[in-house]
Amino acid sequence: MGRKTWFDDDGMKKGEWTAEEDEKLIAYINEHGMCDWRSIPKRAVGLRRCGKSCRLRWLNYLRPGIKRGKFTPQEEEKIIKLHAVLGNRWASIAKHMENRTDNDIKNHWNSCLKKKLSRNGIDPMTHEPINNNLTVTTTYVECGSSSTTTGPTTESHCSSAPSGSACLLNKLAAGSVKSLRRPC
DNA sequence: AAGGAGGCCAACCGCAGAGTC
DNA sequence: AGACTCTGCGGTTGGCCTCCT
Repeated sequence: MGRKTWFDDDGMKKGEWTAEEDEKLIAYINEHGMCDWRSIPKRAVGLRRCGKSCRLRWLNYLRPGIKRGKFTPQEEEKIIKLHAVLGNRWASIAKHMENRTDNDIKNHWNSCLKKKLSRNGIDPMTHEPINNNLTVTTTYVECGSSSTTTGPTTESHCSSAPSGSACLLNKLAAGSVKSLRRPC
């Protein structure tokens, strides 16, 4: 898979990453840490990639502990619940998902979950029934398992979130928890 | 078996926010 | 205070894969 390889005006390589480039990036980050992405093309010998591209590759693919592959029904349900609270804030949602990247979650939402909710008569953006009833009956059917939550539309979806996350979700929804830029 | 359609996923682009000068 | 730089995020695209006809 991946895109064709090409070079931009600054001579930076674009497109699919090779195993060799991956190794160079991993070696560089192991040695210097994740500081100053912009300087990577200058300091990492033989890696002609812009800092942005390096960061994306590291965070979405090379970072240790990343979970790849199919989403479990539990994960899908959690994403739906988090999305109901946080909206399209994929980075925030990813922080509550174990070892899943925002890109992964976003891709799965756009390609799969959104359609499933629509098929079940749920507006994927508002998480309310498309027929606009006062009572929400949401049935998540995925990979042989299902769960149903029923309640008035005015009630926060946090109430049905797994124990422990509801409080944080409420804080996030209220904006009291802010993502902070990590110092180098 | 072949071709088309849709699914899936890696990667790019543009913008917004935070930090620095 | 304002301009500039850098990073992070969300939206979108491109291309391979898989399934269906």
